[in-house]
Amino acid sequence: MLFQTIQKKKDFNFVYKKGRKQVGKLMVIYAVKNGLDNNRYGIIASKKVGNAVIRNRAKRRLRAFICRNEGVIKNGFDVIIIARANIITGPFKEIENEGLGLMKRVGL
RNA sequence: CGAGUAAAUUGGAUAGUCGCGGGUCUUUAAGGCCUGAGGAAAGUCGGAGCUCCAUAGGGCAGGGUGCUGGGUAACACCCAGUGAGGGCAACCUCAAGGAAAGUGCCACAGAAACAAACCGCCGGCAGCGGAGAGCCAACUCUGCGUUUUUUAACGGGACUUGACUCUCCACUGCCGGUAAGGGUGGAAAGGUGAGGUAAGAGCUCACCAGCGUCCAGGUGACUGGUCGGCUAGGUAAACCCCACCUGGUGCAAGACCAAAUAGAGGAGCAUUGGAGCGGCCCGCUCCGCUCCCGGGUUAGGUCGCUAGAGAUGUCAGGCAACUGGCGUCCCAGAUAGAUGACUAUCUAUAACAGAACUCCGCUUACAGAUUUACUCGCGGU
RNA sequence: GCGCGGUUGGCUCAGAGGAAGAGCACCUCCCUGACGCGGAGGGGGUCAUAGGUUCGAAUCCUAUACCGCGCA
Repeated sequence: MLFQTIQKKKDFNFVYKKGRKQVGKLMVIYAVKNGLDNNRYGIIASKKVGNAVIRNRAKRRLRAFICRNEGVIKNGFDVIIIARANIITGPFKEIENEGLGLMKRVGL
């Protein structure tokens, strides 16, 4: 993995409580400062998104989005990205545009 | 050519750049090479391997299966057949043992739902009524005969009334026969026809259906024939009977390593006890057990974890499912869970869908494309 | 991953082979100056879906869909 991931339920709950939230058409982003040098990411695709194939594909597209844009994003944050149902349809550039826009508004 | 039936295959491809899981190599944090989801990976419906509980034991209960023969590690699966139903046919579908072992249920309707008489039909007895006939008595009439007593007597005839007897008809009541017909119902006591009868009836006969005996064929389900007695309602996906099978637990099973901690507290029970043991009993093994109070863990690691009832080619056996021999090959192993992004070309830029211990089946989902065999119809030669 | 359970009116639930019920909610009328309470009456159901067994299925059997629970 090129980026670190959030795994503990405690950390997720901390981000949900303390983080800033932005809602888009394709995804929802939470972010909060974690006191570390690098970023940690959590990617979530719930059962509402679709079956296992669609959930896997959503997670892959979001991972690809993070890898391609890691240089642009500020360091020192815990970020959670939640996929929404229509992230599967549509070209990848839409994800990049909306993702970067939401990141800016969250404070990265 | 059209319509259809059965089966099989495929499930986007190629190239480039940047990335991801696993293995391996080189050298020291990077690079090279190889490899990386499915026919259903799904549902978790059936079975098995493997794990621990006893080396998984006995009996009862419970559960499962249910035409026959075979295949298989096993199955509720598969193959071949039998029977029943559907289709012109190719072919398809079927939980398809037993209702003459016992019990239950069959609402409403109907007389009656395991056994019948409501209407009807027939016979007998009794009563009442009507019609006809016979006979007797009485009354009336007489145009007939005889006598002479002649407005009569006797005889004959006719009519009316009454009693009795017989026959027939109708009604009522009682007793009995009847299962043909009516009506009810999903289902009503084998069906159709003929004879027969008081009326009817397997009462008798023929054919059909069903039951049983015997014979023949088949391993068998069963089929064909023969003879017999003429009859047995349905429901077992109701209890049940019969035959066969069946211990529980599930990789969060289980094993090892590391780390941490505190039980030296209180109460109760105890060998005729408690635990393993899960419905019960037996049997086996172990010796403390239960509750309260207090403490620890909740992001530990490794193995199990992929070479297997494996794939593929060929030969042999078998109708087939399948089995055996020989050769070749190694084909995911993650642990929040690996396949994505971009570009180009082909056609209309694809369906259902993502391994989590493994395997065999079943079931369910599935755009499009291709192939094989067969059936029916039309046309041509 | 493995093992279980459920689906009946708008809601919560009974009914376990003879065809659909209760409470709350809803509607109408009475009561009240009005609202509430109270009283009387009423409407509303492909019993999750599809097949099968049966004369007859919400009920029995099979499959499917959806919802939920437990196990380190």
